[in-house]
Amino acid sequence: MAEREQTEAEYLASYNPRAFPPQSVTVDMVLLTIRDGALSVLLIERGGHPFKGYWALPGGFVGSDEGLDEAARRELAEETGLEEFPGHFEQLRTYGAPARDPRMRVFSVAYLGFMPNLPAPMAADDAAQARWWPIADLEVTDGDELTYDQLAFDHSAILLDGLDRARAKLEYSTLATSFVKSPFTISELRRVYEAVWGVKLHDANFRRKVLSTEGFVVPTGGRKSIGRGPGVQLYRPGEGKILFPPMLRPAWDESE
Amino acid sequence: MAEREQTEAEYLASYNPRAFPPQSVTVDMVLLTIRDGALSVLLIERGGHPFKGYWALPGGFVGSDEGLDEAARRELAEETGLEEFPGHFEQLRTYGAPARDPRMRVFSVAYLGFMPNLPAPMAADDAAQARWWPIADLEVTDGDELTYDQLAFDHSAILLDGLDRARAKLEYSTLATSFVKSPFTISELRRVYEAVWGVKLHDANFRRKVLSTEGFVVPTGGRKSIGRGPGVQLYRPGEGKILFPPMLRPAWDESE
DNA sequence: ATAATAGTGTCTCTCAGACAGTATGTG
DNA sequence: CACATACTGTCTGAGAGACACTATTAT
Repeated sequence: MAEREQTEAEYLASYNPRAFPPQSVTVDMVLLTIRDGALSVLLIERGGHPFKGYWALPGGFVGSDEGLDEAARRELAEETGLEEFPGHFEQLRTYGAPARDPRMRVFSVAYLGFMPNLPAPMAADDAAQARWWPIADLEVTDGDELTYDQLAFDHSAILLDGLDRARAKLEYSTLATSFVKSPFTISELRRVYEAVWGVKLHDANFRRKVLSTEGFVVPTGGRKSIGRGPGVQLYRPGEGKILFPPMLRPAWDESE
Repeated sequence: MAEREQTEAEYLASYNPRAFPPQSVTVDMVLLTIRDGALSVLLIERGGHPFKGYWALPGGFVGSDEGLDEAARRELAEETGLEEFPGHFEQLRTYGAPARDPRMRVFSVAYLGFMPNLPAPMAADDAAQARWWPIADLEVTDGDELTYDQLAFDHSAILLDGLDRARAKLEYSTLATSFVKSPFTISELRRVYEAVWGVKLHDANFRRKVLSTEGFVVPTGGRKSIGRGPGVQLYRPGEGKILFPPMLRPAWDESE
């Protein structure tokens, strides 16, 4: 007897998605800001299993009718307590080693976010506490401080990838402005670069570079009085997104 | 009666992964090469539902005990028919719009690969045919040619993201060498840039840039005779991975 | 010889690094 | 006043764009 070829509708009706082993997808955030001149990452202390008591990147499962960016935006709103996320975020990369989560096969789509240092609620949604950790403190290996390898899951690797991406992004984009509240001074913007890159930049040359790059910053006309020195010219972010020629990072440590 | 706190082992034993709606993860490849001077992408014609008869990026489901890079490497081996993939590949980004696959919730982790133009078997593993499509042919919107919007799923968006990434990568990395068979001439390397960027480069300045960048190319000492012109010096890829200062792309079309 | 491509040399302009120096406020 | 920070100006050297020119070989 002749078999009629199956239509797409028939194929879909007979398709059984439960035939595959269960897998799940989460969104995890590397959320960076600058507090007291130090580049810092938001971590939460896990209140439940697995990795109970460990510090981890904030994140959660992707809802069944939710896109990835949408899930990231929801996580950001929950973590910062703000409806609209006041900064920049972008997808970082996806992690899917078979045993990275002991519960089941879980793929994590990591996102990278930059935001200014807001005195915001920063309410953790569940019982776990949330706090900003200076990156420099995570790099010490002695003492009883938190270090990279004490993070839950593979979050230390995700954090390191996020830091690499953030450092590279400042070179060829204007995203440094998303680390500061607007309006800001040129020196505040310079301190963003210094905090993220961990270097000292030459004040005069930095100023010339920023002001000569069209679309990077726009003067607001306002001035701000600060101790020790004259009033300071204020700026807001410009329309430009890419920085060309790029800002050059001194002491080239791209060795790894 | 006092409830004892649950241990992680107990938690995992009681964890039911089937409590969540089924989701799945695939790996899709944007595999690029240069054929007859034209940047080209490998596409397969789908032999089964869904999107039967449409052209699509090669890819497949991630095995339950398989990492993401591992799955990409397996796909590359299947598509090229070569055990070891002769080029470069890296993760591009992940796509997870809720309705991007009509069967179920499928997340696609896209990879980007560069390889030289090999007269390799290129055996499609299943019944579908596989072939290289010149990118320029996909950009025409009139006629009955294949165009971007005739690709299956959201593969046109993935392809466009891959092209963007490839074009950017050539600026600040030495990865152009993974598009050519070694040994190669400086002019062959220049034609890689010209094909990927779609521009003409100035021969003398390109040569100076490549040869003055330490670690980009290494002379093999060999020469190659070619019609119309003198013998040509041959090179192989150097150890350097990043290109600093970057190769500058003329006619800045990064507007989008 | 002619055409075509490989390869060298040089001028100019842009821009980053370095540094001197001025202005203006606070202790 | 001393000092710290904001801001301006200038010199220099590296490197990219443009172009002229030579070398070599197939037709």
